[in-house]
Amino acid sequence: MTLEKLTPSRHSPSRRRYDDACGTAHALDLIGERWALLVMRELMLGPKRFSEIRADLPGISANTLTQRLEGLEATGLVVRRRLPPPASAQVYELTQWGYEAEPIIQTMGRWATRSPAHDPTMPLSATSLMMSFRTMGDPARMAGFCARIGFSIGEETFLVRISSRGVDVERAPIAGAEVVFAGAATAIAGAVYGGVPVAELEEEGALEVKGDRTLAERFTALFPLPPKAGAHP
Amino acid sequence: MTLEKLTPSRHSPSRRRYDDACGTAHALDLIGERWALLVMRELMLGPKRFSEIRADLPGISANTLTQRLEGLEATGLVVRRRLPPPASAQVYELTQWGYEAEPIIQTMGRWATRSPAHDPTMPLSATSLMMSFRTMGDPARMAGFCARIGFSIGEETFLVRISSRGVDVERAPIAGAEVVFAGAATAIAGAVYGGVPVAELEEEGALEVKGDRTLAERFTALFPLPPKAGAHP
DNA sequence: CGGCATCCGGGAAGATACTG
DNA sequence: CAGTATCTTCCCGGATGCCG
Repeated sequence: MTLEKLTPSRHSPSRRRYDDACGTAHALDLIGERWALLVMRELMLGPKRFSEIRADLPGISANTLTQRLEGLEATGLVVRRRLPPPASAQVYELTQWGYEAEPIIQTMGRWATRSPAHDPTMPLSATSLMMSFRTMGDPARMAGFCARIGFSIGEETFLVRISSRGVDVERAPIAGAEVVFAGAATAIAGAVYGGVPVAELEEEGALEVKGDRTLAERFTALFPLPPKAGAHP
Repeated sequence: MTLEKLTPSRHSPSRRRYDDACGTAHALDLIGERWALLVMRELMLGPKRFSEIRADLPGISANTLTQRLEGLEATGLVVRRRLPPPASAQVYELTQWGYEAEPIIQTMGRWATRSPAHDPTMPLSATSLMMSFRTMGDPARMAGFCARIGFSIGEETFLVRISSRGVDVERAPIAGAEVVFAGAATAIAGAVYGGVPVAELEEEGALEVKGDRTLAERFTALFPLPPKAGAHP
């Protein structure tokens, strides 16, 4: 058997690409692999470390995360950076072009909330919750609403500013916020998307609201979910 | 060995889902499998038969296409319909909710054209070319432009109407078009996106333009590609 | 011919354990 | 903490064959 199978070791003549000039197909070549888009989602609010990403992506294996980060770095969507000496840790950060993928994440997220199978009680990362505020805010309900809302989730804090210009979200200290939600992302999602009364969550100890309680109630009503899709041809 | 491996037949305790309440993750559960979104793209301009889809998706296997169509049907994005007796063929059609996925396809397509690796000379289906007109039309350049452009690609014809309300595309007879492009989708893409002069394509026999030639030239200039992304952090 | 069932090979994803 | 090594599972793609 001198004739070994040469083809299999052919290092991927076309590493499973769609050979298609269509932009959508090319996008799938770039970010269509499993987990890729969710890794990018986790970086949308700023750089993160390997283990932070991993912790916020329940179910991804270290192995797969390594591969995705390598791939995204190779295509120019992510850069690996080393923090200055005091905390010389390595972080991953989106490039300019990487950040420009946010509309993809938003469009997909908005569309999927119409799914009858969507279950908003599942685990949720702090980043996805914050991103959802950018995506799901209803302009009509936000008209005339102007507030600074703080969120304290685990070790992180986020500041959400709502104004006539829309929703602005950043990972930042919550100083100056008129009201602060403190608790797990899932609990906050329950109040905003699940229709669970804030008071009830507080009784359960799942959520703590500090500051203007009325403002908190009004905030939770700004993000209506669209009607579920039926099987209409 | 009475102990057979029971786990493999375990009908997917969690058939590789992201257990994540985030809408984006759920969207990936619905349409994140390989080929799924491209199958939907091919149906965006109306119902198609199995073999039409297959022919327009170079590289998909019959097996995989069957699986994707079954999956999309199960989730309520596609319905299978039988045409009335004269041509009693089976076709696949998007549901209302399926059609609502078009912004996802557009957003991804627009984003990916910034990729340095994007190669617009690859094969392209007629549907993706038509969809790209909806996506890539530049409002500034279309201002005051009003025309009906016909396309004859293989067996199919498409009618594109450009007006102050934007770009409208449908699979329809080309009667009433002021100008008609006849040729392969790749050739037309060369004229519109590749900057190849129409006259040159005609000399090669790759394209035929019938009607208002000046209008044809103006049309090809309506769809500018965005600048390529650099690796800017 | 259109669509589906089945088998097979390769490779991606997942789980676990281990190392600098 | 930040990954690597290894093994298993299972998805994808190709080929073939059945059946309407």
